[in-house]
Amino acid sequence: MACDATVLAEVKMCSSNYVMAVNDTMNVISGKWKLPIIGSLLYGKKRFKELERDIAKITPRMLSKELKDLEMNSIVKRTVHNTIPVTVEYELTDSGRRFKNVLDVMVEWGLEHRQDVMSEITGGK
Amino acid sequence: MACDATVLAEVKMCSSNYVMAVNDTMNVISGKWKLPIIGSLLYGKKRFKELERDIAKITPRMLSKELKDLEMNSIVKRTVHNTIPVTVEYELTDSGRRFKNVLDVMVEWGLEHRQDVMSEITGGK
DNA sequence: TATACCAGTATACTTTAGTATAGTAGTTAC
DNA sequence: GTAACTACTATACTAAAGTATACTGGTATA
Repeated sequence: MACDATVLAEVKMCSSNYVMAVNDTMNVISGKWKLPIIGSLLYGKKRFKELERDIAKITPRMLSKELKDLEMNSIVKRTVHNTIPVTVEYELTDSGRRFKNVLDVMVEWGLEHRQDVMSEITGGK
Repeated sequence: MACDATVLAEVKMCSSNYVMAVNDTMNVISGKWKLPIIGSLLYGKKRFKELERDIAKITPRMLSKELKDLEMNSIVKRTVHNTIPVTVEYELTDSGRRFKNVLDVMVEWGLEHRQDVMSEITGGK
């Protein structure tokens, strides 16, 4: 089979490709604020100021920068409306919405892991 | 229902808890080298030098630091063997092995996302 | 005319993450 | 005795990420 993965099942057998694909995903969501932003946008379209209010302690500089990153990576779509004054709406792309699958298993693993660590400490067999 | 999540399904309904659990997961795997280390250990126990050889360009300083982090977070178990000279083995804990579920969906999403972006560029409908 | 909202940008700074390079203590092989 | 292996640690540095603070240009409201 070697390492010429073309099918998902095969990729998963191949260490280097596996790590590469995961790193791809990691790069897209790297940084302190990308997940909060995606999390917020999962609940629907938002405007810049709405996101700023939604996400505690984020500065407009970081919000602007992270939104640009997410837009470049086709996770978020930016739409400017010809209203007065202009309003700008951010929403998830298909890929962005599909990322919820990743978040779901992250939540699951996170919770299970916490339980694991807790039961180790309390000695609960 | 408010925000007093006790069941997974309920947590997923609650934005702030959702984000918190995901951040937990992110913190555990943050950094440039944790995923390569976990990826390598998914293929079985490894000694320090084996990991160092396995993971291209990692320095012993970073490997040591990241292994300590992973150990503290109960992702990796460190065992010292009374051989001469001493050998030290690193292996994944149950939690660590269960993390493969997360990696799997990351690989899946990463590949799908790449296809998405590609088909956008080439204009394939 | 002053204040406030929107969607950001600019500049300077601090903090964190990662790298480079060398060295430790113990053991074995030549 | 010197070179090499194991499992690291120490020191000093660079680079990347994030923060703080202020400001822009346009519009609307009191």
